[in-house]
Amino acid sequence: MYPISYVRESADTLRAGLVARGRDPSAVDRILSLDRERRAAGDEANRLRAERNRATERLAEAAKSSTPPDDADRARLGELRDRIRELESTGSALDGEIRERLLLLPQTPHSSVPHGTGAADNIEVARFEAKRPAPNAPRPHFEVGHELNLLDEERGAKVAGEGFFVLWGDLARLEHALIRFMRELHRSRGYVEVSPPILVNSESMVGTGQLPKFADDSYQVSPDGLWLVPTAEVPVTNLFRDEVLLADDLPLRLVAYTPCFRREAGSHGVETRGIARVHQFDKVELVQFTTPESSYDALEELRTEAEEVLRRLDLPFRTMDLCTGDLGEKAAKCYDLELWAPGSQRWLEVSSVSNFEAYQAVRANIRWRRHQSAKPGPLHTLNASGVALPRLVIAILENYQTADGRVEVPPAVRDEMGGQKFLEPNPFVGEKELGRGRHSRRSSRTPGPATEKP
RNA sequence: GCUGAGGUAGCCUAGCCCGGGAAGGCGCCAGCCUUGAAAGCUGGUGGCGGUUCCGCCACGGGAGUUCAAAUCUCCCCCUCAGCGCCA
Repeated sequence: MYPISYVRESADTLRAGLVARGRDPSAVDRILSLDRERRAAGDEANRLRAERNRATERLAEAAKSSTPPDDADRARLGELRDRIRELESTGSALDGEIRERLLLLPQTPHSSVPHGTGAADNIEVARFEAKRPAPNAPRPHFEVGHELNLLDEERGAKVAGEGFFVLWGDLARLEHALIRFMRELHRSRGYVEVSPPILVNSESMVGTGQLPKFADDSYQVSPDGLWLVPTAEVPVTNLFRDEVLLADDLPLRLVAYTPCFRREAGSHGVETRGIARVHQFDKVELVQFTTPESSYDALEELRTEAEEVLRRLDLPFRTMDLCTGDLGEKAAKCYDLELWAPGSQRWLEVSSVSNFEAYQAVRANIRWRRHQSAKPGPLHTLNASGVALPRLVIAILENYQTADGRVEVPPAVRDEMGGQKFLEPNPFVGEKELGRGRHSRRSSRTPGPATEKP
C-alpha cells in the first residue's frame, strides 16, 4: 500500500508499475480524482470550522462575563453545524473509498524484475543438482506413501474433507524431524524463534495484504470472525503492527513454525492426487524487518537461507526470478524455489522469497527511526518459506526411493529420527490398507504433467 | 462470563462530579554556561494543510445531546484486579 501523498507525487511510477504487471493504470487516476474531491470538501469544512470556533469563543466569553449572548451567532452556529456534518460525512465516505482503492493497488515491481506476462517468462537464476545419484524409475509420492501405509488422504477427507490428509508412523516422524531440522538450522544462523497465534483478527490480515482482495483464499472462523492464518507471515509480521522499531533492532530476523490453512477456492479438481495442494499444511517461515536501504541485501540473504535447507537435504532444485506478470500483488521482487519431483516429473514450489518493501509496513503501520530524535518512517518487510512441508515430503519420497521400493531417510535428518536409515511401513491399517479408497483402481503409474528434467 | 477500576502526547500524571482556549513532570532536541561533561537556565518537542505566521484536527474507537464535549448519554475495543470457568 502506498500513502496517498506518494500517489500524488509519483503517479507516473505507479502507472508504469501497473502496466508492467498487465494491469489497468487508470486505477491511479481514479484515486487522484477522489483525492481532489476529498480535499475540496476538507478545505471547505476547515473554513467553516474556523468560523464556528470564533463564534463559539464569543459565546464563551459572553457566558463568562454574564453579558447577553449574540443571537445571530447562535443562529449561524446551527447552520454551520449542519453544513459541517454534511461535509464531514462526505469526507469520510471519500476517505473510505480512497483507502479501499489504495489497499488494492499492487506494489510497484523493482527495476531488476524481468518483464513478462506469465510463469513462462520467469528466469532461472540458480540450479542445484543433488550429489546422490537420482533414483531409478521413481514413482509418485502417493503411490509410495500408500504402499508403505504412511500417507492417508482417505481418512483426512473423512475427518475434515477433501484436501486434508493424514501422515502415519514414520512419515509423521519424518515431518516433525524436518520441522525441527529447519528451525534449528535457521536459529543457528541468527533467526530468533517465535511461536505466534495461528488465529488472527481482520486488522492483521489487512496488515500483511491478505485482505481485502483475497478474503476467499482464507478460512474465517465463526462466531468471532477470526481468520486461520494462511502463512506464519501474517501473525509474525503483525507482531509489530503500530510499533516503532529502533535502527539498532534492525535487521530483525525471525523464524516461525506454524500450520497454514488455505481454502484454495477455484482450484477444485486440480491436483486431487497426493499432497501437493492441500487445505492444511505445515511450514517454517522466515521474516525480516529491515531498513529501506538494506532490504535487497536481506532478500538475497533470505534466498540463500531457504536454499540452504534444500542443499543440506541434497534435493535437486532451481530458483526462479519471477517476472512482472507473475509477481504477487504485495511483492516488489520475488524468487521461487522449486524442488524437482522425479516421480511426478514436475517442479514443486516450496518457497517464495519476497521483498515487500513498504507495502506491508504502510498497511500495518510498522515504522522505524534511525535515531531517537528522528522522525519515524515505514521500514521494509520480507519473508521466505524455509520451507513448506508437504511438498518437501513429496520431494523426499520421490528422490530418496531405493530400487527395492523403500524410502531412505535423508542423512541430514537421520539424527532427528533416532539414526534410522529407512522409513518403516506402518503396520496398523485396519480392515483395508491406508489411502486406497478413491484412487485404488487407478493405474499404479501415473506421472503428473511432464516438464523439463533437471 | 460477572463485578469493579481504568485508557489523556514517546513515558508518567492533572483536568471529568459541576461542558466553554489540553496543564504539569520525565525523556528527547537546540541554545546559553563550561577546557569537556554533568548540573543549572532558556526555548522547542502529536498529526494534516497552506508556510515569516496562521488554520484545522487530536484526550482508546464510534455514535448521540448541545451554540459548544477530554468532561454528559449510548455502543464497542483494550488493560488491570477480584470472582467464575478451564487444558
